[in-house]
Amino acid sequence: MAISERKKKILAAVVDEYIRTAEPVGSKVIAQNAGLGCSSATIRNELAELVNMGYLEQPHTSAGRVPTPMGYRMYVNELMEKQKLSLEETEEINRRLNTKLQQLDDAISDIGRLASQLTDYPALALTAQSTVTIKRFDLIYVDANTFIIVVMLSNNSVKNKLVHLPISVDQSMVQKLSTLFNASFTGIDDEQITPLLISSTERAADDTMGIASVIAAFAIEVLTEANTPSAFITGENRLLSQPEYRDPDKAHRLMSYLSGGGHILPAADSLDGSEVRVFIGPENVAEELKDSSVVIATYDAGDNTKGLIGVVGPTRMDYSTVAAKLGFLASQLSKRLGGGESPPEGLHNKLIIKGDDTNERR
Amino acid sequence: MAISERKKKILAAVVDEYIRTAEPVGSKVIAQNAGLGCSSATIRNELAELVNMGYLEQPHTSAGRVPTPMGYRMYVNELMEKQKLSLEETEEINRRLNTKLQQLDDAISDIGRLASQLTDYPALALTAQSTVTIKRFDLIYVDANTFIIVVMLSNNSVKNKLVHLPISVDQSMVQKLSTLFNASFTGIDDEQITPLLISSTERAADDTMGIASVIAAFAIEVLTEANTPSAFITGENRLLSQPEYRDPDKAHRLMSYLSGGGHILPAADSLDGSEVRVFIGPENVAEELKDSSVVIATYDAGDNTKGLIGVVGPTRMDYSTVAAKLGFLASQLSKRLGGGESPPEGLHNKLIIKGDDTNERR
DNA sequence: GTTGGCACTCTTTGCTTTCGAGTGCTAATA
DNA sequence: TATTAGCACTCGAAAGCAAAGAGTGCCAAC
Repeated sequence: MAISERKKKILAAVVDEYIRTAEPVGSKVIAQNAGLGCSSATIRNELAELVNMGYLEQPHTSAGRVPTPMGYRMYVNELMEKQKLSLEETEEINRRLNTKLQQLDDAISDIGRLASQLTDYPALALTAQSTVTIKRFDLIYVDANTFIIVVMLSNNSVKNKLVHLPISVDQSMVQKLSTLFNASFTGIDDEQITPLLISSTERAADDTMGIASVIAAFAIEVLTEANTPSAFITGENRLLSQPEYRDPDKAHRLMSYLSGGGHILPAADSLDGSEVRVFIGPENVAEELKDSSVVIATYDAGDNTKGLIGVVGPTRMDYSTVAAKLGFLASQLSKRLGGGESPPEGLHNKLIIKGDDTNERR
Repeated sequence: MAISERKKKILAAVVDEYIRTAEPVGSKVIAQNAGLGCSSATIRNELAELVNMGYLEQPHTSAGRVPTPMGYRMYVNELMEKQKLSLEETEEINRRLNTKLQQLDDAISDIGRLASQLTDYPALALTAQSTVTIKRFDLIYVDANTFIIVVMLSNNSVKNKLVHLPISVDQSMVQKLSTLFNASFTGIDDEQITPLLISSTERAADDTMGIASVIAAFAIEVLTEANTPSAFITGENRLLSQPEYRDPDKAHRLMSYLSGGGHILPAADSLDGSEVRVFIGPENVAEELKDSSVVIATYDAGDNTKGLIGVVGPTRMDYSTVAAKLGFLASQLSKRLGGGESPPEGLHNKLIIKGDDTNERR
């Protein structure tokens, strides 16, 4: 059975109203607000059919209607008006992105925080699996017992480590190792760092003290970390302001799940399109999210790396606003991070700095 | 009026029981459990006096007794038996510290996470203001438009930044700047990096393109960040499992306050003694904490840097266990970070690595 | 197809009653 | 003098109940 235009309008009105008030919506308010010239009795007939069709449901026989996940799905796909952000809003986001990105290159946790603040829902930020390689290797000799490893990755982030040795190493050895590593450890991924490669490097450097293996271990660590999806959740506490999580047990369950980290990754395997995606209630694979909704947007962080930002909330989520904000945020991130060569806005009056003094955590 | 031995025992029994059950404690259970051979009527008389003295209170005329903050204070100061951690517990903590510290040098957020997991309360971790200076400066030439700044700090952490220039710089210039900065920007704090110093460095390097000021800006940024107290909160959601935060509004208020970050810093100005400190309910300066308790322990992170770990919970907190765990955790951290030269346990069979590939976030 | 009207349903709210845990007090006891 | 048994009393929590109200479903009329 096809859904008539009027039914669509009514359904949209129900969803809008329910999103606003969190109360089951009665026929009367729709008759008044939706502005289609018919009485509440007519609306009642239509509502009854919408219930039959599975778009709405009643908490109990004599209450207003509440959208089902299927109703929300219809709303998201066809009915909701695509929100346009106001100029102030886009400027606000850009302004805050500037201050963030100026300092941090891959500050995904800060991006999550921003998303959470913008939408007032808990937000998650994660990076997808990617194939980062080492672009450049440097060892800095500090003193006879100390040197610094500096590794520049293909995604232009730089990692370092201070190594303190219980033995003495002279500067020429450090120099030699630096050259050797730069020659044989660049452009490869972590799987290609084999014991064989390490031992041959050791031999080439006359390294009898296992220094090369320490450096190699760091290389593996850095590559593994850069290639491992990492997830952050921020603003879990915002859940508590939503009436559907007034039950502390329910809230606790979901929050524990969220702080657990990357469990949402199952949703991330389909990180392709750049549009905003919505997962409504039971559409989520994770059991804990079956009665919540997730909105995600992906961005291109350059060098084959995809990033994802998303927010979690009740199925009665303000999809329209959230989708608009996340979409804009993601597009801005793509523009700033993805292009690679194009300088981020707001910095062109100064030397361009692509900074990285921070590694994300797990 | 002095408090008799028996009153102390009774008070201790009330607090213990209340901590366990979260229910007002009646005279009967004390008579049975506390094991001092007297009847419930005697207990009742004593309880009435304890109420008069301010150690206990009654939610209503005909309910059991609940400790007042003053009662908890007495309990913490004199009555509670100092918990000794079991061997398994200390080993568990050490084991987890090993895996943390192996990877991260100043991973205060991970330490907070650990504290939260150990105690099952929200935890905060922060570093105090300290005076870190730059120990060493290196510039790595990457290509004509790119170089890396590597800064080693007096606390042995290393920070870096990739700088991408819209203009060409040749290797000798980078080299020259590196030497100059190493000579004049080390051993000073951020206040001493004056425009005068920058411009004189610029002149000395024949730098007409403002590269020196970019480098100096990074130096200031790094020093400022290293010297600024930073705070992390983890495990806020654990609040929700405590009955006193079943009211979502109350929980939300406290959690928002906590996620706000370093507001707890007022408590941190007294970072002196290394013992464990307890702030009970109204003893907290922050309004939002007036009916919660905070237990903190400080550790010495070396190079004049003090760190702090703490947990937040209801006044009905398991002070004994929490204090024991935090105290042990802090002492282990002091041992591992503070000594500076003494190698962390569990690594002595390998080359000693003092790693830092991560900067904490704000 | 639409609408007004009306009986019906089911939750919410407020009130009253009951129940029970725990107290405070008094008088008896060691 | 300190302790104890006993008992009346208090007060909150839980249960039961009635009234109110929102909203529906359906029917007859338009």
